[in-house]
Amino acid sequence: MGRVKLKIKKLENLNGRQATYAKRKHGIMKKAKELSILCDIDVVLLMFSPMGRPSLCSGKHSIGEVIAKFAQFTPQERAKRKLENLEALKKTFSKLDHDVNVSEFLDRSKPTVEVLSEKARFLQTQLSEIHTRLSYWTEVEKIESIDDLQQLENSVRQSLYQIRAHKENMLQHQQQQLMSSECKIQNEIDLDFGMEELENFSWVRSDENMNVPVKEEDPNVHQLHHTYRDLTCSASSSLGSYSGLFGKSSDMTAPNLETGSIPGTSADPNMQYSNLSFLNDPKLEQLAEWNLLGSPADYYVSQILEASYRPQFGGNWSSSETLPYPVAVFDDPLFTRPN
Amino acid sequence: MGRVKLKIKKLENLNGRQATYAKRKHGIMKKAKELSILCDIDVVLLMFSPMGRPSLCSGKHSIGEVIAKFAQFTPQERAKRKLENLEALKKTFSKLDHDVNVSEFLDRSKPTVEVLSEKARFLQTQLSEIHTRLSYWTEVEKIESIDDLQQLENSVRQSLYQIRAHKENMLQHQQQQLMSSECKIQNEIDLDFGMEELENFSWVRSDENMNVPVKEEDPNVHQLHHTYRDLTCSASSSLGSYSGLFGKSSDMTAPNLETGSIPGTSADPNMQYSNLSFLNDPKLEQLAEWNLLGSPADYYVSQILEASYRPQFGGNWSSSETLPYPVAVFDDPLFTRPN
DNA sequence: AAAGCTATTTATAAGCA
DNA sequence: TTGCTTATAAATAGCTT
Repeated sequence: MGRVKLKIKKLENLNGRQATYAKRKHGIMKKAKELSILCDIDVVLLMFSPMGRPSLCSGKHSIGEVIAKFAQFTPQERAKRKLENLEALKKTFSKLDHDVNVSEFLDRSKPTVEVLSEKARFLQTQLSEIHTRLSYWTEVEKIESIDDLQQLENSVRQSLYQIRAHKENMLQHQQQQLMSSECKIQNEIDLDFGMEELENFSWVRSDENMNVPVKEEDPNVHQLHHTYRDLTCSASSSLGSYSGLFGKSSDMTAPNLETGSIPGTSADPNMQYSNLSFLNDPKLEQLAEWNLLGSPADYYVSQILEASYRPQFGGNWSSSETLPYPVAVFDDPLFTRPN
Repeated sequence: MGRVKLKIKKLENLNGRQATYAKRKHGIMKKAKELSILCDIDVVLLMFSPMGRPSLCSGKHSIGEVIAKFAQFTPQERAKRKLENLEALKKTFSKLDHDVNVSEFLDRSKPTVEVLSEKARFLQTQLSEIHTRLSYWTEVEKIESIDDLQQLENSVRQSLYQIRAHKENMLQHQQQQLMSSECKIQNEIDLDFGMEELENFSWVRSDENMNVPVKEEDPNVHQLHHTYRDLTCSASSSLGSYSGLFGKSSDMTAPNLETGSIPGTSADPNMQYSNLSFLNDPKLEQLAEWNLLGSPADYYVSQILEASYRPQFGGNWSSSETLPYPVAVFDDPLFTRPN
């Protein structure tokens, strides 16, 4: 639906993806809600924007409940059978009484729980630490010790120098290359690559870790550039959302870094830390309340996934329609943009 | 879309619901897939037919991964608390004996290999990604794009400005407070200070949501401040590395949330920038190892979801279109009809 | 229930404000 | 940017088979 028929394949332009996402997200969420209401069923629609901002739409029951319900469908039969088989195996082995330490062998399949628990705990700790530390980059204003601020300042200044130095270095290097290239061109007439346009190229690192020169005008540049940025800075232009993630969350120990960007790398530096108004967002209080009221199912899912979602009564939707039940929507506009 | 405009409210006729469900399910699943592909994002769409038959559509990553990712947006703190309450919950459930299969529920409540594996894998992924991204901070020289360098520089410069601004601000504020306190001591006898003086106080929101002016010297300040911060920022992390990492700053009024140190804020100035070396922590290497040992996650769905989705290269969908990744679809025909 | 068939309503890709 | 508008593609309600 649209002026032209769209091919269903990845939109190579990030802006295009975002624009399309915005529109289609609206559409599909609406559909999900409608379906949920019309058919009186559970629906969960969870998606992440190209920038990593999550949106959730669930009707009738919370996502936790729904997921749990879905989980019930997946018979643990197999797990149970496995366990049963394990017991049988144990017996068999016991009877045969191999020289192998059977119990150990058998146990080895299970002890993983402990090991994994430990591992998971460790990983989680790591993540938490990193997140927490990084949060200082996005929320400088939270630092209340002047000493620490001073240190941070020094540190950042140092970094700045380093970056500058590296940049200068590279520029210089580039220049040299340029000159040598020109020399070559002069001397090797055959190679009319037009290297003199070198300065019009941006150097983009490919996945193969090779430097690939691309002309700025090349339509692929942006794609590559984005790819690169996704790999490294991870869409730094979304820092707003990044800092938003950190900030907003009252309940966010582990903000989604994955979609974040390098702290401090904001497209709009001025807005970087200014979107803290979320703290006064009434929605948060509501959320806090709800959180306290978590249902057993939520609870269960949370326990497993360390998850929690942010239920919310569906905005203009519910206001414009009479809903038989609240439609939970997680779609925080605060994540959208810094301004 | 249809002969008539349909009111979005529960269809009272079961057949109608089922018919509508069938049609709309198709539509929304298609949309979900399209969105996932077009925007190259994670999407999970889970729904239950009026008869209770589940359908799942997820793109790019498995539902487990996506849910886990979403879960990352939430504090583990709450999860922990919930875990503590789990025991009580168990009892409650046991007593009430809901129609829910309690034993299964309880079974699931204790971590299993599957769950933990999923979780661990996810966490590892998170850490790896973070590590990768952050490595560019610790290894500026690895950045080979001048553009990116420039942006980074700008960003860092901005951060520097902000840090300075914040510092100045704090210093100024501190000064003011100091002076005002002295003033106040002088005039302390009349308590009817004008409102204009209030700005000399720290406004701290109490639990009652009232603004309470408190002197900086007031021993209650810190407590109240903490309360405030807890209310708004919701201290989440319970990591104890804070004091250790910050070492010298003993009078930090930061609550748990601020646990951890500011990257780059090292006690040793020489280590400042490289202080980001927390990323080079040997522990991380361990993680890297684990990563290598991790089993392919793509077709694994944690026990959370009991893994009965069916990853498939979306039927005619994928045959007619070139998909960048498989679109997992769970749409079990076995559930179609009970009879 | 599962397929097709339109007449309609919706969703949305581009364009434009 | 951030939206509106509009022409067009899609989805689908009510039927029929």
